[in-house]
Amino acid sequence: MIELDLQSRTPIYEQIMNEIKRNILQGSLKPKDQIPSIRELAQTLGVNPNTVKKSYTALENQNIIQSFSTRGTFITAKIDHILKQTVDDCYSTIEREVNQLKKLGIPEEEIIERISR
Amino acid sequence: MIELDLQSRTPIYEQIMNEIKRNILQGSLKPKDQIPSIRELAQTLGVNPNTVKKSYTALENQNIIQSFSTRGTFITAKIDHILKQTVDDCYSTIEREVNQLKKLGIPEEEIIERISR
Amino acid sequence: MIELDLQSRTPIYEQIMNEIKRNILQGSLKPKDQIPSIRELAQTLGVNPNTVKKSYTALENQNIIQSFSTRGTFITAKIDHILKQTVDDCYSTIEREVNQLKKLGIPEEEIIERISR
Amino acid sequence: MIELDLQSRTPIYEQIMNEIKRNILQGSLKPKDQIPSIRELAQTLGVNPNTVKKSYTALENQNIIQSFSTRGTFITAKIDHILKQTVDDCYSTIEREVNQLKKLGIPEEEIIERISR
DNA sequence: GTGGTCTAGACCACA
DNA sequence: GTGGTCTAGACCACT
Repeated sequence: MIELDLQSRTPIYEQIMNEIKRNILQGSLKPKDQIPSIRELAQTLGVNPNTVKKSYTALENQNIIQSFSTRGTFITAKIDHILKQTVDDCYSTIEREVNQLKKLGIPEEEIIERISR
Repeated sequence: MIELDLQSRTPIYEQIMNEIKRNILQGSLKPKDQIPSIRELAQTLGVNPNTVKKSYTALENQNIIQSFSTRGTFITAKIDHILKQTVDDCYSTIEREVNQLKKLGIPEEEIIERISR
Repeated sequence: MIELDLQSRTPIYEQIMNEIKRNILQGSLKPKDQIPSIRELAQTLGVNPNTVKKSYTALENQNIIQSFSTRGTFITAKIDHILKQTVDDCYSTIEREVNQLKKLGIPEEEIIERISR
Repeated sequence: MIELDLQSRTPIYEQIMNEIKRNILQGSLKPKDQIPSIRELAQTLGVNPNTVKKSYTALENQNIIQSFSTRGTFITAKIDHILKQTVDDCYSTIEREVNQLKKLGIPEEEIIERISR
């Protein structure tokens, strides 16, 4: 469910965070669901446990997951909590790129039309 | 002609590359034009000559400029060459984001409609 | 595995590139193999890490190796890829020289015959 | 009659020397022929007069041309003088490349055959 | 003056 | 520890 791009400039721990958010948003992870332990996920991904730990800690700070020392780690956030933020991020990225295309002289209709495909 | 944001996460040498490409796209630099010498640009921008050199080397690898020892550095790329590169980059970023929005369950029409605004 | 000639006119970083290619061609380095870290190789060869870095960057641009931050650098190219490159280089050098010999009025048969020896 | 490759790693003054030798070898320059003045050739080639001067001085040291301050510069060398040296150079380059091809496992017949084309 | 190469040494984020 | 970036400063050949 989690795919990493080890070449990307985005740090792995951030990619893990994004992937978990994505899973929540797509409904494959729901509130109260348990997510893999740090060690387990680290092994699955072929990644250092410290990296996974960093992701989990950051997600916990964002109130998206919650760890209970003995029982494991669980999703807390509802989709809505994350959805708006993520969607807005997407739109603002798109807006930035569209603006650049406009600056390059490409007419708005052409942009819209190509995106539609 | 070249503006840097030393705070940005984008490496300085990449910003220089982008700024030179931008100048070409805007027509202020044309094929066969000479661009500032490494040392001169370094001094203008207040950065180390090695940093400028790195930009020039990378641009040369992209067939955008060409350096001649003891003679200087010149633009080779036509606007079209870079325009295509840049436009394609924009579209592929947009495509990526649009796909993510779709995955999040947002209907295509809604995406298109919001971009249109 | 890597030998340098510090007297040669060929820049050190290019010699390093050639030596790594040679190792791949000879089979002592294979795809997915990890090559020494920048610092390690620099120390082994008694050169500056920046010099090794330059080699690695150039090899990466040629799709021969691939660097992963914090993980190391790995071979990507198959022998065929480099073999073709190298062989083509050889033939084009030979072609150039043969053409010059022809221009000098030496008959083709004589050239071929002398090469055959 | 003189063609330069401003991108080549071979210094321009050396290229000029080689081109003049080539002209002699091909018969387009003969002993006692006058060659262009430094300034004239420099202008023709779009090159700094000092560069041409460097070539002429070196050629004079090799007894290939001779300058008379007021009258101009003339060819002195007979073809034979240069021919052997040049041809030998060509052959030794070819030999080096052929040897490398052999090392890469390419059978001698294949090399010969491809060169013949 | 130009670009090309190299060294020494530093800082960074990431793992 | 890794690679990535950057600075400072040096030397070189060539023009």
